[in-house]
Amino acid sequence: MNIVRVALDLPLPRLFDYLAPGAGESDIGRRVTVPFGTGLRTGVIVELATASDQPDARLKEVVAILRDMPALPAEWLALCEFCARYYQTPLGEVTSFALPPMLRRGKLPRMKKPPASSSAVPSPPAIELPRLMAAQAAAVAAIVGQAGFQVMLLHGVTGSGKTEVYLRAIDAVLAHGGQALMLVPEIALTPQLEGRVAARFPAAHVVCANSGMGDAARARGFIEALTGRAQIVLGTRLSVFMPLPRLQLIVVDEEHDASFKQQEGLRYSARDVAIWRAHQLNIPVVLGSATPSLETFHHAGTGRYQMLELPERAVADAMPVVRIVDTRREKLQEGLSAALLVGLQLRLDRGEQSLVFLNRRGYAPVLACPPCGWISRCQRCAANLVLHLADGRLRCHHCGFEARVPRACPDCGNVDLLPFGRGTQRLETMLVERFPSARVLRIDRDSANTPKKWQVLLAAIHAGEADILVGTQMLAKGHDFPLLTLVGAVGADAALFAADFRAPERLFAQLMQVGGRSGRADLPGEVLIQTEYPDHPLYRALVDHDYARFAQNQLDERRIAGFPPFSFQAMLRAEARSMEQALDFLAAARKAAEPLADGVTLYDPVPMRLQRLMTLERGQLLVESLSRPALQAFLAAWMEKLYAQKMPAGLRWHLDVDPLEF
DNA sequence: AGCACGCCGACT
DNA sequence: GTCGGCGTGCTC
Repeated sequence: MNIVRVALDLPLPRLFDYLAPGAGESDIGRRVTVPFGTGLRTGVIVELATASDQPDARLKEVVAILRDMPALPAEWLALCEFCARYYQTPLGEVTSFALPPMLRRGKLPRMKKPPASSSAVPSPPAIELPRLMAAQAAAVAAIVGQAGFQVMLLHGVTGSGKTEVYLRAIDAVLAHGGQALMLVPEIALTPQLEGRVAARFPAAHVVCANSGMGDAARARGFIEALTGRAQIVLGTRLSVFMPLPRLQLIVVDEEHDASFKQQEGLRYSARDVAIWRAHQLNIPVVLGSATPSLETFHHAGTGRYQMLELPERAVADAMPVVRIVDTRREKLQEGLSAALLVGLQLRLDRGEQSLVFLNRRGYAPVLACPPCGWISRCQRCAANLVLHLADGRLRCHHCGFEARVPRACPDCGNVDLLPFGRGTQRLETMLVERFPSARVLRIDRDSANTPKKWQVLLAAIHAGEADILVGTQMLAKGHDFPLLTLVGAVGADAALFAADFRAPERLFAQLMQVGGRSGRADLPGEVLIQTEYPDHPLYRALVDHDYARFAQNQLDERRIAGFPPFSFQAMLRAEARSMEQALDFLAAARKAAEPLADGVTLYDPVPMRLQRLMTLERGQLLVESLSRPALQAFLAAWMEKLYAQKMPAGLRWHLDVDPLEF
């Protein structure tokens, strides 16, 4: 009997068998339309079989095997199978996620005619290549000369020329007729890089992949990758699933960036999947960053990863001078120190740009009525409503709830409501009053909420049409601002003692990144960090531009605390109408786990930090092990048990392997 | 996840 | 007397 085993997009951890009289080996990896329940569905054939464990009478026949595009290669299926296993997600959900929506639905995009030149060997670039510094040349040589699997950490500050190293390595891959995959974080920056790659390889076929693209374009890119026509794939995390039959090199730029980890659905880390894929194909993978994740840095330290250092800025720019402003003794003016105000005035006088960095949007984080104690709270979440004075509204930054700013206290009628704390809008207002002649520009998710608005703001900054920028982390990533010579960081301390053990790592990366925006050869940059903890090792390391010292410091702390990378974690989360229900489920799950937990520690179920989101109460249960295989074996057995249980109505749960957020 | 079947309240 | 609420149960 000819039977195909099909992965269908269902939250069920098993395959479905169908009769397929005409099916052969060449149909493994093909999409197939099958009858399911009352309707039809499209899935992927992952195996052939001659017998099923289902009674024959239950087997239905496939409707159609879709042979209109090449079958997905075995490597691609193996990649999906790995993700299904590792992240404890049904295979059908993984294959479905890994396919562009159009192909998932069983359709095909209209393909464009390939340009005549595409089959030609990439011609030598017409543009003159920048000269490499010695360290860059050494890095390129190491990557190009690498035969077989190796993770390489390309460690270099902003401006040290990491991108040029990637491009040279990709060039070598193209010269050998291979394909290269380059992953970049999820930022508005992608088009810029696309431009640079396209300009560098005018004869090469470059395909982009990010979730913002149209259905047809995404499906086309996928097929071009699959057929081998695409030579370079450039995209965000989801492009790690592109089928690439001649893949020879993977680059993960800004590998520390949290956007490589998906926070819903298939909770995968594109960086980790990229490493697995490189191992599978026995090819090198390059992780680039100025502030590598501590996991990566640790492995580079032990020699498991190869460290490639770019110690200097390739362009002749000096590193910005970082200074700590001790605010303990000082009465701040609307949150700004005298030193920062003087610095701003100086840049104004010189016609240079400044940036005040505050990672909190809105006017004030909360509106309060001091006499009666009322504060603006979200009805649906365990969070405050943020005051947005610009449009007179209170907003929940978690669920999007909005309300008008009340004229008086809803509880006691008092009309003197007070905003507490400070956001970018408030800083902007203050700076406009304080520096009436300055052109102040605020850049955050409110002022740059569309790509168009963001482009307009960027253009204004580049044209020198702004003197003082006020912005959140949006401004920290990517772009160079040639006129910028001063960066002031405000309110950074909050992250210093946060509950999340990764908060310092993120803060360091963020401050390093935002500092990197300032300064050029002829206009040296300065970074002022306002803090009440001027002697904190994190800030001292920033002053010395000493990432390695900071990282070592953090790694020592984590080793003592038994945190990653010295342990491996998974988080079971549950949400329900009541916290009791959520915690009860987690407690039951823990009880079910105990007989399976060999070499694994299960902690107590606790409410999540944001306890309630969108009226759902949320709890979590942390699982930890010193051994990844032990954790994996445990999770597999545990999930089998949980999937078999029927859930109380209204309760939803998921597992997050290698969670980034706590 | 869908989508059925299956038993209890307010409407032509 | 019917339309429809969403509770549980299955999908090869």
